Amino acid sequence: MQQAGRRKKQHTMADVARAAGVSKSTVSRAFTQPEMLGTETVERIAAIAKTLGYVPNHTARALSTGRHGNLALIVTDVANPFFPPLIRAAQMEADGSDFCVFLGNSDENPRQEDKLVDRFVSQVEGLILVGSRLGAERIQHHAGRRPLVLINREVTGIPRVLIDSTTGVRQAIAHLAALGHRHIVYVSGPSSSWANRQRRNALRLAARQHGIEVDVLSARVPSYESGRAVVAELIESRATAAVAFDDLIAQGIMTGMAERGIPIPEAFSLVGCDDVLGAATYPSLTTVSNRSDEAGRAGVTLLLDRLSGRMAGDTRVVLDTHLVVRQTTAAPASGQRRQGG
Amino acid sequence: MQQAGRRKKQHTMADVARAAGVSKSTVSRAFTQPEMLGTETVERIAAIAKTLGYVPNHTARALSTGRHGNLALIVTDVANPFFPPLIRAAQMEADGSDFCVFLGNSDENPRQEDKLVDRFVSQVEGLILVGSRLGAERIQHHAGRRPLVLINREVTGIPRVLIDSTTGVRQAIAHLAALGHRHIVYVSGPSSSWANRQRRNALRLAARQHGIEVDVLSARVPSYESGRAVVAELIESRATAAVAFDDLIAQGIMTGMAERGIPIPEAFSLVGCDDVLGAATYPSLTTVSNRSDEAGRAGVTLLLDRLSGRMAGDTRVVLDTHLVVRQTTAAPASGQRRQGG
DNA sequence: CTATTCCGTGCAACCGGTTGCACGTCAAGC
DNA sequence: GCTTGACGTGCAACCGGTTGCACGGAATAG
Repeated sequence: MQQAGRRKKQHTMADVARAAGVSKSTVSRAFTQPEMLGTETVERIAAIAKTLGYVPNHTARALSTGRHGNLALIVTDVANPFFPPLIRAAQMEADGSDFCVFLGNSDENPRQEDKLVDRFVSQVEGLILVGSRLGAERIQHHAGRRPLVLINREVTGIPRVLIDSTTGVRQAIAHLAALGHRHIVYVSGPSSSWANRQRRNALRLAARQHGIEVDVLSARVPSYESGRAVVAELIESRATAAVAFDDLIAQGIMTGMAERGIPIPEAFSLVGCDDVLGAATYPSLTTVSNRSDEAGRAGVTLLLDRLSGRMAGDTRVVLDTHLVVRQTTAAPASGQRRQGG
Repeated sequence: MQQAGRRKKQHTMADVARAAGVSKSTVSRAFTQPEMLGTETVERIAAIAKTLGYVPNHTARALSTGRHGNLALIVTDVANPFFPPLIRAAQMEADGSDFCVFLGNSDENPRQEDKLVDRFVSQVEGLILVGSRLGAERIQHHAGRRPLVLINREVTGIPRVLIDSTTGVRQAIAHLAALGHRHIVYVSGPSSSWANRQRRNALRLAARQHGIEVDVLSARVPSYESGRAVVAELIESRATAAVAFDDLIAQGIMTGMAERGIPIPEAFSLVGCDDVLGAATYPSLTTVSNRSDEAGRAGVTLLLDRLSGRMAGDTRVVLDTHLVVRQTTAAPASGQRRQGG
């Protein structure tokens, strides 16, 4: 019946108990509440467990305590460079509290996301949803089953971590204004994205305050290709600078400009968002930091606090952002701009 | 706080059984072996379970069957762009078989990797180690506890998936040779990396066959910065082209060259490895594909096959690679000056 | 019409820990 | 010397499913 037989012979608590001449309970307590037992008993059991190579069974423990020491992290797209730092930070933070993390990739698909939650929910103590595409009522529902934390998604009553691009975008506009730009373009990302709405609004507001004219162009999806595709329109707009929804789009724009012989930043200034490329473009990209790693860390902390009952109610952590000035912004060419050939 | 209070009230099999007027066993079988029950019984139970919002408890099931439906994926660095596609593919492949994946990030640290394995091992059916930094004996040891699959790591007797850069590197050399290069540099990655050794050796061999002289420079770590840092030496070498251990290094080199006003590919040709940047550099990078997504998929498949007893012994899956020619390679400048048309 | 299968279902014993409660012992308190 | 309490340990009932086996009734065979 059981194949590959010899591998499975893990020792159980009963084995240790027998070998030590005590009961299961004592062995159990030797591991979980040693202060409750006689010192030498604990030591003896520990020694025997070690020789036997006994390791407590996580699953059994989880079943009786309801505490798995696991949490689920569900993201929309692992391959989007925004996420890896977040995932990494979350994983390490969890690890520091002896938690294991389940990773789910919803592929931007709400149904898939729902399915993942269902699959995970019974083996984790809590969930973190990053940029969830789920409707508010589904999120509420899931939150009713397990402690739930959101990152970059706003649902009242659910603890959440928000990366506030507003501050960074405002700085970007101030920066462009100071350089002398009067007409810029916002290259927008997915309309269903909370971050996109936030950035667009912040940008419009700040631009108005600085007396800068704003056009909005839409890159259908946040990718290098769509950034490159939007360049023609960008040039047509006769703006002198652009702020892109994210760095990927910005990178595409850089290529598109380079292909047309339009030098950045001399003839056109460009600001990205998210700072996922580090300085790894040439010229290096001026961008708004995203602090996604901190968001990941904060998400885990929030969840863990929640689990230990240290925190209740409607927590809302906001991480502000700031502009990282690198080399893609400069004063606009005086009066005229080059025509693409 | 009604919501918080009611949270743990997950329905159990007993609830469903009571509501349906049957026994637990019947409910259990309705989910796991429906063909054993009357059709209308199954339907009725399914309907009731649905209204109640019942979801089987994964942990309890795992305890009695010994089958958790989980697997662990341990990588050295989530943030390295090589991994996300692999992780994504693995996750989706696992998902197709109703498996959940634990993600571990060892941060290039063998001790951390060991620790992760220990933490995961009792709650997964099998493990996948990608580019493991563990010694062979540790790997053997872990493989003795649970089915284990390696990706890009060679340990005899352990099933493994290897991305064979040899084919792609050979094509790269042939390509450079055809363009007329006679002296190139290999910019090496981490010396403990299996992939690095493989690439270096393949390159040397192929170069010899084409009568090309090879220097080796070392970028300490595979990153943009270390690529940029190696440029000075690169120029000093007076080689006309370079093959970098990975795309990140190559990207750094591009920047370093650009900063010195050396145009690529006119004055210097460059080939990356891994194809993690897509075409997202300017000029777009000629590189050796890595197929990391396929490796992830293959790893999961291998493990799952293993678990179902469909496969035994010393499996070794090799994925070959190929050169993707883009825009960073051209004929070397003749003498000191560029050659027109 | 009785004997024999077969089928659908229930019973109860697991899986491997945890934990409330009870019990026995030994020492301090009166 | 007897009571009391603290302390160390064992008993047994969970946690929420799975599964071998038994059982009753209907269908089929004789």
